[in-house]
Amino acid sequence: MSDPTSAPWLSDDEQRAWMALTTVLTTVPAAIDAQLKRDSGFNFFEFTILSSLTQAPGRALRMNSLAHLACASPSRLSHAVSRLEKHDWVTRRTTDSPVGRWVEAVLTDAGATAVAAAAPAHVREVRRLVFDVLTPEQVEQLTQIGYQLLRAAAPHLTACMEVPAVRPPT
Amino acid sequence: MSDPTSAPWLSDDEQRAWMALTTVLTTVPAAIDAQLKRDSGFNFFEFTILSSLTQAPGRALRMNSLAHLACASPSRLSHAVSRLEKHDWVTRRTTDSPVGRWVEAVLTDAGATAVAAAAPAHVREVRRLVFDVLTPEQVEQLTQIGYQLLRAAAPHLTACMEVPAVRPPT
DNA sequence: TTTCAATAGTTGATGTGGCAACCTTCGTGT
DNA sequence: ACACGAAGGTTGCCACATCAACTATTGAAA
Repeated sequence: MSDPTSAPWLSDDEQRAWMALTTVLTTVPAAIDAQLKRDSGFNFFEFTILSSLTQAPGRALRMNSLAHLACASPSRLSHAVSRLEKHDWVTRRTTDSPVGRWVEAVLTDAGATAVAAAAPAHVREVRRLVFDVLTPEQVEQLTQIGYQLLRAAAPHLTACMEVPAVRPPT
Repeated sequence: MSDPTSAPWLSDDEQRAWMALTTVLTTVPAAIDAQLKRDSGFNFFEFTILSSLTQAPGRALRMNSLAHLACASPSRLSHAVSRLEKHDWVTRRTTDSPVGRWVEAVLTDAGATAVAAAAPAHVREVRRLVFDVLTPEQVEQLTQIGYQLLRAAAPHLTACMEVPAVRPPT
């Protein structure tokens, strides 16, 4: 099928895999975002921010650390935190210290309540979309494939993989 | 780790897989879009439209068929075709016939030239990001996993999987 | 001290997608 | 003939992401 003399086109197997991947890339985030938005008022990215703050000591994190945890650009994070502030789920706090001055995002009580209320349905949706339809072997395969793709697409973001986004309440 | 008595939280293995999947969902489309936008001026969705028209008889397709091929909502397609029209890569044509009246998107010569010029670098990028880092077994696993996820997230879109988006020139 | 570069963070402009409302054009029933 | 509903398609408004430009602070070089 391919024409190796002109350019390295995709084989039929690769075509199928690429088709499957692109369609997943389109539909899965949309489904996850739709459920969260509908049931809780925030999207997956905002949920990740709130969730990260829940885990943090004092429910506060520097903008920079938060951006790394959420694999986001400073700009995207800033806009998102501004949105969350409008809903009183988060506040910004400027901290001065001997070693410098920085901005922290702080989870409010309302934010903590909202994210705790949102988590169960979110996890159910993740199960419904992903883990209910995959065997344990496929889950392991997906993890490996994900790591490989990530190393190629965003090697500097491998740090994101180390901290889980959702944790059961302790 | 999980607390089976309260809610079905994710296991550690599932946490890792979910983390890998969400990060892939964020980074891979961004990388693909960035390369196409930088080198050719259109994003992946627009490339898919142009590419579908390339394969079509007379380089024309009804808006509705095109939306199905590209797994897109009518609205998204209409917006995108309007953009492509601004660049003279596509034109709209209203066709009357005994059986009805409809709108077709038609690929212009400039559009055909642009998509042909864009394809090799795009395929190289897809290889770099995906197929160069996966074994043939993993490609097969990815296909199966993708089908499973798709059946759960968008069962009505399974039709999208049947026609490849990029084909070598005949 | 002045300057220069680097880091942290914000802002505004612009591009893109989703949703709901809307307009046509059919086909069907009365 | 008329009404009505369904399908195809577009549009306007809003939500969100990106990029580049900008501010402010720190630390080092001159």
